[in-house]
Amino acid sequence: MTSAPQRGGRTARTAPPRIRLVDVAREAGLSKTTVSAALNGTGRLSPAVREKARETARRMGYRPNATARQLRTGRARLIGYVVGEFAGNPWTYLESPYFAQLTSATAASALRNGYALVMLPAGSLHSEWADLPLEAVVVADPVDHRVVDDLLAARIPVVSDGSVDGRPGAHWVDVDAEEAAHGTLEHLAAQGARRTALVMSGSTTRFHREVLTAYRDWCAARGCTPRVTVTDEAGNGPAVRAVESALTAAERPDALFVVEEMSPPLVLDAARRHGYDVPGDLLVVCVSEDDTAEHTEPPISTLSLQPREIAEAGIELLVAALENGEEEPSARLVATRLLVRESSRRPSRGAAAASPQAECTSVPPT
Amino acid sequence: MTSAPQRGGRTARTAPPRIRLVDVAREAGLSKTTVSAALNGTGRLSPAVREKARETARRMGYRPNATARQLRTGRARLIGYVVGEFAGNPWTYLESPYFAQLTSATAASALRNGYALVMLPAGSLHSEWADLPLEAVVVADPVDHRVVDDLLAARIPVVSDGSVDGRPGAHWVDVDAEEAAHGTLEHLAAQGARRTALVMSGSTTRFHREVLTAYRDWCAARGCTPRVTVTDEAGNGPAVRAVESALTAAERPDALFVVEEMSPPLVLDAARRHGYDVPGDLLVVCVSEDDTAEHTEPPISTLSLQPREIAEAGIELLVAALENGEEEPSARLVATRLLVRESSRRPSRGAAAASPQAECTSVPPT
DNA sequence: CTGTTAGCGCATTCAC
DNA sequence: GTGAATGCGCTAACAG
Repeated sequence: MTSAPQRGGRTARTAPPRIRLVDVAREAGLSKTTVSAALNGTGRLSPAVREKARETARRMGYRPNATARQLRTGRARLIGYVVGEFAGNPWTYLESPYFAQLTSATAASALRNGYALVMLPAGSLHSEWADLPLEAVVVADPVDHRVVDDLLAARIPVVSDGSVDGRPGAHWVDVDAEEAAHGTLEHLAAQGARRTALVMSGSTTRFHREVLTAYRDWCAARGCTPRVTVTDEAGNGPAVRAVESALTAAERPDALFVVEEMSPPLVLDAARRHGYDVPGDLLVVCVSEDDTAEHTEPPISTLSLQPREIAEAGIELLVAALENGEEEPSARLVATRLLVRESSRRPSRGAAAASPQAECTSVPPT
Repeated sequence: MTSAPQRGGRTARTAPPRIRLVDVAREAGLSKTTVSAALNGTGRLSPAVREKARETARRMGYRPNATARQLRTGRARLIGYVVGEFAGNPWTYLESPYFAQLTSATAASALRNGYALVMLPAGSLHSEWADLPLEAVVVADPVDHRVVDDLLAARIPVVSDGSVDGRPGAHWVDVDAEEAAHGTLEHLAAQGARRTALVMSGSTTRFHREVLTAYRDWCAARGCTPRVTVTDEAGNGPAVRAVESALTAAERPDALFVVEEMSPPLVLDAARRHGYDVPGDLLVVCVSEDDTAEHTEPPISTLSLQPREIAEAGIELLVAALENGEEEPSARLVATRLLVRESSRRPSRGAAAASPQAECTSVPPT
């Protein structure tokens, strides 16, 4: 005999044991097989029988046991989602619009493909949630790669960002950082900027590193001196101070490229406090997904990292790997999108400059 | 014979079949039972045998099958999380700091209790994700209650907000809206406000309704006329317009209580555009979890709805229901927290007014 | 067209 | 101290 966690569950007393397939079958005077086939729409059954089975199941309040079905079919249709933690606080990153959008889009894409997304804490190793039947895992922006390696060792398909390139079994999706930086700097230059300063997060993300390199190269190519301010910490507070520090440099910048998750209105406030007129004597572009940028006065140009595209591509890769048995790691580069608004448009020397509607321009792919 | 989804899964070709318990047992020259006991630390085994089993398992790269374990133990340790959608776009709410914090805190609390959180789309009925072995579901801010009813009909424990009160099996956690409104209005009055205007989301959340009622009552009790502006739509754009509309009323308000998810800096910007000095001739308090409020000039007072506390309480209730077999729905009221900053402090008529550190005051419980 | 049967992989009682 | 047998609930071969 088995100890069978007293059928149906939790409470020993009140809870009526959960209806099983066999109960329905007995009640309907049919066999398990028939009822199963009727409910799943498989097999060739007479309409009458099928209806009888369905009706009985409905009447008895039958709900199939998901776990048993999973065991039988060998598929759990569960995808894990790991997002970095900050200051020991799991999922703090969710509060940034970028990660919020990445997360919701990942969940939505997964669901569209028939998978559910499970939220997992970064920092912990795979072994800590090893009793979840995950078929694959999305690791957003891995700070250290032990999680990824741990997962790969367990032969669980992983999709992450470009930093996992080269690891067998690791798929990745990333944005084209160099193109993004180049496009933005060109845009600012075209609008008359001659002293574009870069305000950067101190984090070691691949994206940030690549933007920094691209900026330096760009400056070198044009023979201008790089002006870089790096924040010492994450958060709006340090970011504001970094912006202020950039704005009070000996040689005042005439454009600001903010590559840091910070609230766009705060950039504008800082500029005002230091006597800048935007876009009169300071052009501004922020890397941000925050829609407040549209509602400031003037509206702020942003460079979108396209989290929704990234999410979608990531899930696509994973699903392909899962369902077509792809073993080869695949990779995808997503183009960023520069949304040009008033903050980075040279004040019109003439009438209303460009088309009044055109508030948005894409960085063309290479 | 059975079709047993060709053991180990995905690829027919390359993928080596996954190692099972029985494989380890055979390899180690032991029985399944012994290996199982060794790995789970149960039973009384000789250290030598235990170590041998463990070593073999490690060497062979054995990973227990989570689904089989779930079926056997009858527990999946999975909690669903449903968050409202906006404009047909699932999880858009995640972008608000309130929901971002609620979500991350829910996931964290669940994990701390040994459960993983599964992201579910609102709008869809339970039947659409019925193949997930969910033990319970958190329904954040349900717009329509069909999801909740559907879940309850399936006898799945649910925790939600106060609007589900009275439904058998539905637990709830909510914030004390009336106390919050009262406390804030009193605070503003104490700082000299005589014409406090309310800017409100048009959504039909219980919280919003209750704040509105409390505001009206408060006005009635003090014999002043209510000034309410309701936004027609969600989002920062409509919210800014609502604030502007409140600010340009015939009789200009001397305080603003913004009960709407909007970016605090935008409120300040709007006030400035309309010639207000904050806090000189306009005191401002926003209901918000957004930390940008601390970094404006002046910093903005906020009323926090304490999403982290709410999340924690919700998971606690669910876990209690799951593990102690609680059938009776439980409920919990969480106190809000008023963080008083410069935007709602009457400019000091004397030296630096209160203690310079005291930027935060709690609304005392009733 | 329907019912009988055999596992999916694991944990667990019960004899040895 | 160890191993053989049993069943969690379901699906899919197979035989009737």
